[in-house]
Amino acid sequence: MKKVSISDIARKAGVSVSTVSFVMNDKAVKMRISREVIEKVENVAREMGYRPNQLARGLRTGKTKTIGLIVENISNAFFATLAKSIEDEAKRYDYKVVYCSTDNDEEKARDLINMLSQRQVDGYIITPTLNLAEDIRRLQAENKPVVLIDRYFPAHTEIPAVLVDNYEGVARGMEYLMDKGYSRIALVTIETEMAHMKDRLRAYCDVLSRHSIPLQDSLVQIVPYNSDHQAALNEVTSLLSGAGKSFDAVFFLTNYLGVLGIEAIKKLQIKVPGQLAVLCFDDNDIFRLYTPSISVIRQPIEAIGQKAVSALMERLRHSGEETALPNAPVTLEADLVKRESI
Amino acid sequence: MKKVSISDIARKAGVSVSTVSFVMNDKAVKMRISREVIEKVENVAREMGYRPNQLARGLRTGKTKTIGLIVENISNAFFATLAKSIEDEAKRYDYKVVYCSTDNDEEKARDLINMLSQRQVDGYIITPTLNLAEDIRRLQAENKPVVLIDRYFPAHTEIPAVLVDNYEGVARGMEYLMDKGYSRIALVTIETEMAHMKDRLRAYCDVLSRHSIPLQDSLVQIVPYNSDHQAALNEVTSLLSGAGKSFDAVFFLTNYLGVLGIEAIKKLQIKVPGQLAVLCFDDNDIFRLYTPSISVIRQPIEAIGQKAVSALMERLRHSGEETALPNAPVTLEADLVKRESI
DNA sequence: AAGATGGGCTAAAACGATTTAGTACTTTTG
DNA sequence: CAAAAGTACTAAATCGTTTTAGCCCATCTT
Repeated sequence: MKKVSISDIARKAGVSVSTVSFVMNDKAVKMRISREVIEKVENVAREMGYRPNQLARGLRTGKTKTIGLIVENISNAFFATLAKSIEDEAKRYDYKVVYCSTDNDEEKARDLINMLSQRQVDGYIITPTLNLAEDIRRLQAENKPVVLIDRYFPAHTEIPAVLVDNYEGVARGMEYLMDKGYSRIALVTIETEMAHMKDRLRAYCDVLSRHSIPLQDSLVQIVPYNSDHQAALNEVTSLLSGAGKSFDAVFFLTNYLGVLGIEAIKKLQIKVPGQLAVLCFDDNDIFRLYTPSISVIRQPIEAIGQKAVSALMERLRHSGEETALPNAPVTLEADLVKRESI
Repeated sequence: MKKVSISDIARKAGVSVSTVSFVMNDKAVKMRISREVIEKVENVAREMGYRPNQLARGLRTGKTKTIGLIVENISNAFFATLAKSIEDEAKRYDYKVVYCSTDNDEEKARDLINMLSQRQVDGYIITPTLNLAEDIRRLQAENKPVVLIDRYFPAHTEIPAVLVDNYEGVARGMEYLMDKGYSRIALVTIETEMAHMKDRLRAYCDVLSRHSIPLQDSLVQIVPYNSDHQAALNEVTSLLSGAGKSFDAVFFLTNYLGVLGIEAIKKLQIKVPGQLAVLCFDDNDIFRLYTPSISVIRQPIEAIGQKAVSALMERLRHSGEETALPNAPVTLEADLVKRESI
C-alpha cells in the first residue's frame, strides 16, 4: 500500500492537482472554488487518508516548520528538561523540533549543524561549543536565524542568546554563604574557555575580593572536561578530603559537579552542613531528595526554553527583512533555593 | 547569500547536473567520468561549500535516512538515556533520529506518528501508548518498519518489540526479598492496561503465591496515571505510613514511583532498611547516591537502544521483500543491583 | 452587440536532487 | 571497412507539492 499523493486525490475527485492543493491549504475560498468541489475534494482526501508530503512541501516553499536544537547531551537532566520545554513551546507555534547532542565536541557540533542545514531546518537553537561562532555566522549569512542557549559568545553580539545571569547567580550564592558566616569557601568548576563558566568563576573571585578575602588557588578545583566519571570523582574527592580543615563551605558550579560532590561526600562521610556547607549551581532531583537536601542556585529552565523559542520565532517572522533585532543576550534571574545543606 | 545547489556547481564547472550528481554520489567511476572532470567538480563543490538538499534527495529517492523515535517523556532519565543510546547507535548506520514525547497520551502519540509520517521518516522506534496498535499496523502496511521499545502488544506479535524481561526482573527482585526474610511486601505500581506493567504485577502475585503468601489488596498501591506530583506523593505517603506495621518491605515498579517513594520515606523519616526494605524497578542516579542507597532491578538501557536500532536496520534493509522476520519480542535480562536498602 | 468583468477552474513551472535512456565520438572487431 | 562496442558525457523525466498565469464560459456594461 503506497502513500496517497495529491494527484491520487485529484484523479479520484476528477479535478486538477491545483484545485486539491488549494482546498488542502484553505485557499479554496480565495481561489473561488465552489462549495461542491471543496466538499468533494475534502471527502476524497479524508477517505483516502491523505497526508501531505512535507519533503515536497518544504522543497517547494523553502519552509520546513522545523527547528534544529543542538544541546550538549540530551541524557543530562538539565538539557533534557530544556529540550522538553522547547519542544512544548515550539508546538504552540506549530513547529517541530529535531534535537541532537554535541557531547561538547566542536567537530561533532559542526557536523550536526551541517546535518541540520542539509535537512533545511528553518532556524536553530544551539548550546554552542567553543569556536563555533564562525559556523553560526555562516548560518546567519544564509538567512537562517540562530538563538544560543545556556552559553554565548561575548565577542559576537550579533548572535542572540538566552541564558541565566550566571554572574549574578553565583554572586548571590556567595553572598548567601558569607551571610551565613562562611568565608573559607572552596570552588569546584569545570575546565573550559566558555564565557558562561568564566562569568561564574569571576563572580566567585569578585565576591571574595569585595569581602577582602584573598583568593586561594588551593581552594579552587578545576575538573578537566574530558575526564571520565571515575577520574573526575577522584579529583573532587581529593579536594573534599580537606573539608573542615582548609575550608568550611564548597560551591559546585554545575549540576554534574554537584552530583559528583555528593558521591564524594558520601564516600568521605563528611557531615553536611556540620563540617561542610554545600551549595550548587543548577538544580537536580537528587539535590532535593538527598539527605541533607542541597541548597542550589536554580536556573529558570522553562523560561529559558520559552524565551529562546519566542526569540527565534520573532526572527523567523522577520526573516529577510533588514530590521535588525536587538541582540543583547537575554539574561534571566536565577533563584536561590535554600535547603538543608546551608 | 543563498544556498548553493547542484546546478550552481554544474554551471560553474561547465558540466551537466547529472555529472555533478554522479560525482557527489561516488558513482563517477561507474559512470566513467574522467579524472579531470571529477576533480574539477569536487573542487568547485568544495569552494562553493555545497551541501546536498536532503529534502530534494529524500523526495526523489524515497529515503530520508531518518528514524522517528517516540518516547513517553524525553525529560525522564530513563527515556533520555535510551534516546541517547539510540541516537548514538543510529549514527553508526548513518541515520539521524528525530524524537518526540507522547506524555503517554494516545491522541498525542497518533499526532506524532502522523507528523513523522508526513516528514517521511524511513522507520520508527516507538514507546507505544494504549490502543496504538492499529496506527502502527497502518505504518507497517505502508511498508515502514516499526520497532517497539519498553512496551509491547501481546495481541500483535506482528509488531516487533525490544524490551527488558519485566516478569523475570520483578520475579528476581521478589525472590531476593524473600531470601532476605521479607514476606510482607508492599507494591507500588502505576495504573495502566499496558502489558509490560501487567507482567510486572503478575510476577509479584506469582512469587507470593509460589511461597504460599496470600495477596493482600491493602498492600498494593496503584497510583493513577494522570495524577500530578503532589497527588501521587500523597498516595504513596499514605501507603508508606503503614511501614513496619502491616508490611516490612516495599517494591516500587517504576523509577518515577521509586523517586516519589524516597520523597515520602524522607518525609515520614522511615528507617531504611531497619523499618522498611526498599527495592525499585529501574535505576536512577538518585538511588545510587541516596543514603541509604537503594537496591534496584536495572534495565539494560543501552542494550535495548542498540537492539532496537539493529532490529530496525534489519527490517529497513529487507524492506519490500517478503521475508517475514521473526517477531517474537526480544527480551533482555535485567540485573539485580544490591545496595544498602535491602 | 462588443467589450469588460468575474467566476471556476487548470496547465505548467518550479523547488533540488537522482536516474534512465540516450548522444556523439572513438576504438575494436570480424 | 562496416558494424559493434566502448567512452564520456548529457537531456529529460521524476518525486509531490505550491503558485502564477491563463483559459473558457457566463454575465454585466454601455
